[in-house]
Amino acid sequence: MTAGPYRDRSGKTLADYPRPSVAVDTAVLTLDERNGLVVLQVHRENERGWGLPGTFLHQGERLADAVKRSLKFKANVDGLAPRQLHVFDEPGRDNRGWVLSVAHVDVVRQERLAQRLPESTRLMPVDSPGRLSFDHADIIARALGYLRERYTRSPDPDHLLDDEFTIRELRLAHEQIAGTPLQRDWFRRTMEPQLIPTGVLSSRGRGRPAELFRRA
Amino acid sequence: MTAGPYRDRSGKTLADYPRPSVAVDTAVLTLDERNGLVVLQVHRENERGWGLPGTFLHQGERLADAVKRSLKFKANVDGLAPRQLHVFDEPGRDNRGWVLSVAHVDVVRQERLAQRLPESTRLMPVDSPGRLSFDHADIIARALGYLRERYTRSPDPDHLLDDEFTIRELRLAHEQIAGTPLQRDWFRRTMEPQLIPTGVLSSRGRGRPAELFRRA
DNA sequence: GGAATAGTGTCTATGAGACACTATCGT
DNA sequence: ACGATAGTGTCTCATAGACACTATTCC
Repeated sequence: MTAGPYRDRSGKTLADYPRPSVAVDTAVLTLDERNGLVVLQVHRENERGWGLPGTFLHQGERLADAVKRSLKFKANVDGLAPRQLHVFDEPGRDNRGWVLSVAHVDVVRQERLAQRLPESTRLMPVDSPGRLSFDHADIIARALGYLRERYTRSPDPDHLLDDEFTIRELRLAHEQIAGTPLQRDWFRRTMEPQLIPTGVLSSRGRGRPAELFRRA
Repeated sequence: MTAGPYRDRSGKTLADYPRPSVAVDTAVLTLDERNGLVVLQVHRENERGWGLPGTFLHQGERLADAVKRSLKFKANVDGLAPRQLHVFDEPGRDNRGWVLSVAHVDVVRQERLAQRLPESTRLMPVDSPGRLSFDHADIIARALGYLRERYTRSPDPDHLLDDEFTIRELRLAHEQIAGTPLQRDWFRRTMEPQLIPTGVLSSRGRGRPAELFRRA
């Protein structure tokens, strides 16, 4: 198949070049009843305290697969759609050696995190994620930007809510993500064309019952 | 300083993990009188035809520095501000082995590319960049998206024009980047608040002389 | 004068914010 | 009746597109 190893113009093969370790780190975001938008953290055993879940890339593995593997292993989460955010490459960022980290983001319903280990994982509000390395705070900020952009126009694209919901429930979820209150009437007018009415009324709250909708 | 190599919970050191080669590839965009928005390509010696300039990461090197080094070496360009676009990680994307590539984008005045080697480099229109690997076409598309976003609101942020220019010259440059004609009156009204009038008139064209402006 | 371009006035359509009103529940 | 929420009408303001008009140059 191949006529010996590839050599470049200086006669070096691929193996002659130094190679960094490559890791993935992921900000898994979800909505919490009490704390709003929260980020999954894991206790890193031989290291300092809490951090975002991550792993080293295995031989020939896709980055997205490494993300899925690390989350499956650490929080028993599947059905993920990790998305790249940024490569962190400061030479001194990891005291174990030369490690590049490809930061990712993913968004899941909190139920999907139910199987996680309660002692070695925690969910922290994105506003006050605790003491983390500079990298990880930056990853959370980028993840938040991504999520806010994603939720500006489309009704709950990541299915944080059930299949059916009232417009109020939808707006409260979007407000948690935006971090600011959203206008009630404008929000309805923007989202309603992207929703399918079910004709069924919900009386989960106090006032007039609201119609349940599905995503279009 | 360090108490032996780091070991994780399975007793492995960093060196026990497989490491991919890491490369950077860069879409350098510039404006050409005749061909509009063009992308710098280099002839890759032992490989197939033309591609975007790139290099392998050196030991402990920052990604941005590798980009600068590759462009300095291949096109004698400096004063760059490379920006990460995406990591390409398909296992079979490079027939030399397991190579991750971190795609970057940069935008420079064509004068900055004047010193490049005429036989081993070329400038191709972004619309018809020639035969490139799938990766590189994707990089160009992402670079274009980045540049268009950058040029929607701000007058020539990458200084593709001189310090002083007429609003017509500015608009023609923005049209090359947008790929569509921009409305003359609306463009002026959007950009003029971000410009400083010089009071000097230019009679470079045919019609009524236009005022020269600077960026605010 | 005519072509070409600069610079400006104004009308319209759209999206987003603001406010207010009616409607329908639980208590 | 009252508080609370749902759903809707309408006014305003900013932005963007469209069109048209005057102004000033070169030929």
